[in-house]
Amino acid sequence: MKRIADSTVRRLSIYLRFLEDFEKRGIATISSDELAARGGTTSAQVRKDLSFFGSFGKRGLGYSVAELSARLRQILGLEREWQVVIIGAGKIGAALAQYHGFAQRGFRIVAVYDSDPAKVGRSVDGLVIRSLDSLPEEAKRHPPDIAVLAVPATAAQEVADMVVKSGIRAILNFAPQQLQVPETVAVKAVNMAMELEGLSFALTNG
Amino acid sequence: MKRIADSTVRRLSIYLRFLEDFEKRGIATISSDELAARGGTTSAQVRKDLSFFGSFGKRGLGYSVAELSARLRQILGLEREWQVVIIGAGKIGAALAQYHGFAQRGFRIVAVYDSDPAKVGRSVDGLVIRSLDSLPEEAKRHPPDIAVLAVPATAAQEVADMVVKSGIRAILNFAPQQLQVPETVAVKAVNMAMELEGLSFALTNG
DNA sequence: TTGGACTTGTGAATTTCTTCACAAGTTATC
DNA sequence: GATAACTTGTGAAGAAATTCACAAGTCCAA
Ligand SMILES: NC(=O)c1ccc[n+]([C@@H]2O[C@H](COP(=O)([O-])OP(=O)(O)OC[C@H]3O[C@@H](n4cnc5c(N)ncnc54)[C@H](O)[C@@H]3O)[C@@H](O)[C@H]2O)c1
Ligand SMILES: NC(=O)c1ccc[n+]([C@@H]2O[C@H](COP(=O)([O-])OP(=O)(O)OC[C@H]3O[C@@H](n4cnc5c(N)ncnc54)[C@H](O)[C@@H]3O)[C@@H](O)[C@H]2O)c1
Repeated sequence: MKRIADSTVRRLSIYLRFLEDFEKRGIATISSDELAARGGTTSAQVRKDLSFFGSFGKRGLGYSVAELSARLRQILGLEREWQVVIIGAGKIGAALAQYHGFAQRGFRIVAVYDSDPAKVGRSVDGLVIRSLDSLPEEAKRHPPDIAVLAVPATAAQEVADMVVKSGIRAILNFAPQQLQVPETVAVKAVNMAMELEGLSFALTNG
Repeated sequence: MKRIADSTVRRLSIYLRFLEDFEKRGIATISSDELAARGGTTSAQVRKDLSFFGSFGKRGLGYSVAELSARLRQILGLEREWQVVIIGAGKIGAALAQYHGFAQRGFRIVAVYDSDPAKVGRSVDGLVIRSLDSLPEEAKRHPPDIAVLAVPATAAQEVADMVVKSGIRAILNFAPQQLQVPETVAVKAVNMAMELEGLSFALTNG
């Protein structure tokens, strides 16, 4: 399959969110124009994005909301449940563990790890915090799909190395630290400081 | 000035992070090649990014770490302090309010707002939670530069409207909701669900 | 002062992403 | 069944971002 751009995948996510909203409101069909208006893009972009994966619409009519959202879920790999572990049970890690929005979308948080002995054994949202040392062993028995890194920047690379060694192939990194991983491992970063700096730039040069 | 791409600004942020690291370690100069290696890009990209703003390097030598980081801070608008308000004192809002990494980079959290009467009056990290109703009035006296939205998705648009009416011209949005704002207002979104979906896509089609 | 080893800055080439524009298909109405 | 009003899917055009490639500048050692 032709390589799909990151920007395309992000937009698919956005489209899916609207489609689910429409689904709830009982709307049966939607045009690329309507989808574009809400997603801040153009109808041509919507159609092009979808065209990479097939043709799902009806000319003259638009797209069936139910069908298109099912196809998008399929494309994005959201038909299955993903096993997620959170590493670092600090402020942000705990907030993530308590957030139920992820489970709703099929990302099930199965474990929380920390290296601090004072935290190990305590619970967050019904999950007992485990020692990070036990990750490699536990990952053998129940391989997680995604690791969320919520540790200090200074520890992020070594934790990432351990995660990779444990066989996990996707990382969501909250630490403001560029990670070096084999290219078989997918990494996404959530870098709030960088976003704020983007706003600072916009305010300064706007 | 020629319009600068978002992707360029993001990379400048990344470069700055490395430069500060080098500065701490007492390294005086750095080449575009070294900067690129750590940022996961190419030396040509680094030089092109910088060339939009001037020429800061010395041929044969590289860049002065101190000088380049000062220039980047200037370009990104990080020489001044930005006044930030957090709206929504829930799990994520509280984690952000307690995070001191932002202040270090010049983003000072000056107030936390919430609409829940049960939360108003309580404190997070030394800041008293205020009623959102008081925002427009208080913004008149001490205009904040940036509003961080950490409210439920259903409330995000109306809160954004209020923020815009209060004269705030930059928003960092944590709610999984596309915001409609005038184009004079800069918006960045931190959408963790979308990042997870990106990983799901990568794992499925990788 | 010459030569060799580096490194920047930048037009030009290339690649990637977005927008245009229109043939082709659908539905509704008379 | 003819016509009008829509809307998709997609090559082709256009715009934007990235990479190439090299002249020009710097440093150092002999
Ligand atoms: N809190 C925020 O709002 C926020 C915002 C932006 C970025 N971040 C980033 O997220 C990360 C976590 O931030 P936080 O505020 O939650 O910090 P925190 O100090 O509250 O939590 C960090 C946790 O990681 C654990 N830890 C440390 N080293 C570890 C290791 N080697 N292995 C496993 N666990 C380890 C600590 O015991 C602690 O529980 C940091 O990199 C921070 O820069 C946080
Ligand atoms: N917690 C997470 O890890 C996480 C992760 C991803 C996204 N998010 C998003 O961040 C947002 C906040 O999540 P949370 O987990 O902190 O939720 P939360 O329920 O813990 O907090 C939401 C807060 O917003 C306040 N609020 C509600 N309506 C308001 C309004 N109109 N004006 C002002 N304040 C209002 C509530 O009183 C509450 O204090 C949500 O949109 C959520 O989807 C959270």
